[in-house]
Amino acid sequence: MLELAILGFLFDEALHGYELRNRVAALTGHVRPIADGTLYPAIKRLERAGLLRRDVRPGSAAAPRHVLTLTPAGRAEVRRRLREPDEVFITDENRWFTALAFLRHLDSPAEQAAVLRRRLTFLTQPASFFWDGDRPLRAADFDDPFRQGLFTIATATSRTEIRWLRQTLASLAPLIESAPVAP
Amino acid sequence: MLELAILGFLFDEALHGYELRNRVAALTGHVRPIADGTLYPAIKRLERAGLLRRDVRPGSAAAPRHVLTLTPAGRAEVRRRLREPDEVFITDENRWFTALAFLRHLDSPAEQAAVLRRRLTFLTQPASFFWDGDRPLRAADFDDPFRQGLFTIATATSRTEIRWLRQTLASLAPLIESAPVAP
DNA sequence: ACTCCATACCTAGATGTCGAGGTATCTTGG
DNA sequence: CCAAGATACCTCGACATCTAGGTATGGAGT
Repeated sequence: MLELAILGFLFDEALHGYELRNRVAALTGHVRPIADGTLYPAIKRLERAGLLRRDVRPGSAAAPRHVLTLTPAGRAEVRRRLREPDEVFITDENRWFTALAFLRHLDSPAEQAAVLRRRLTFLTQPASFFWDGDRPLRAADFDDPFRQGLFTIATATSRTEIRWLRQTLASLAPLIESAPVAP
Repeated sequence: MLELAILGFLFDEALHGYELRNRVAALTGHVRPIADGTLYPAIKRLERAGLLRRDVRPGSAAAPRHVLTLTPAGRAEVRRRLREPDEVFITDENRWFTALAFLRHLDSPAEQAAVLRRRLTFLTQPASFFWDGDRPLRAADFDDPFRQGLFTIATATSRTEIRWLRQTLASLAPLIESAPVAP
């Protein structure tokens, strides 16, 4: 998730680590803050993997900055990760949101639509939490008010997102030439 | 998060590991599946910490079952973790949902309300993602449709939850005797 | 000169999780 | 009688993350 955020931000423009740190914090920091000790090793991993290049420049305000630029391999990797996200990026809201934040980096509307459809399929598919066997649950089926809330919130958010996904897929449809990507 | 789920389920009744595995899967499995290699070591950790006791019984269907029972220390620990959740349990939706699923185990409405208030404070406090300095953002402020969606969904879910939190806090209020827990 | 602070990057140890295996028990069907 | 499959628990190595530190630079205030 962090790696995708790093790559996603760098796809737009070269940034130094500290600026990257602030961008990541602005995107997901209020939900789950990222420690320095997580970010900088992640940058090194991506550098070792050849996905980004580092140029040391004198710091404008203080210590020298390491400006990070995506390599061609890095740009390809961003697109690959967005095009074929692991299942947990579809199901886990935190990861899904990160993917969504950078989905515009996929240049084909067909590919973007394919990813949205995966999320839509996941959300519309019966999940154990919302079903008792074949029977759909209702908030009143829970005796405890907190589980009722859990259920109410989860249902409402799910509905909102499904609506948005359907709308967005409809607006993407005319942009897709010829045959769609996947059945 | 996993530990809280384990302790939370065992608070109601003794369960063997395999059944626990299914309960956890039903609660959060569709979002983020838990591997066996994560669950069983977690059980061992909690056992070593003296929070639960293990009784081996002949399996009703197959291999012998290890029935897990919370110790008094374990019951106290559940309440402690629910009463004083780490900040990430308030901010991260996945963790918050697990906390909420077991919040009824706090026996005092005042304590329950205090936790709900922490979540409400977090949700109503200006987060970098929703604000540009002092100015609240709108979906139209984002040029890219996917970020617009991100924003729309996040705003809608946040509003739904805030409404529920306010309602539930109001319904808890008359149950709270004398002075509230914390300022 | 001096200290303080924000900037900017880093390391080391501990820990939780995952993936990919493995083992043992009991039931069911051929 | 034997194989297959579900049940039930486990280990091990790899890896990402967190905590808790550390180091160095430059500017602002005293």
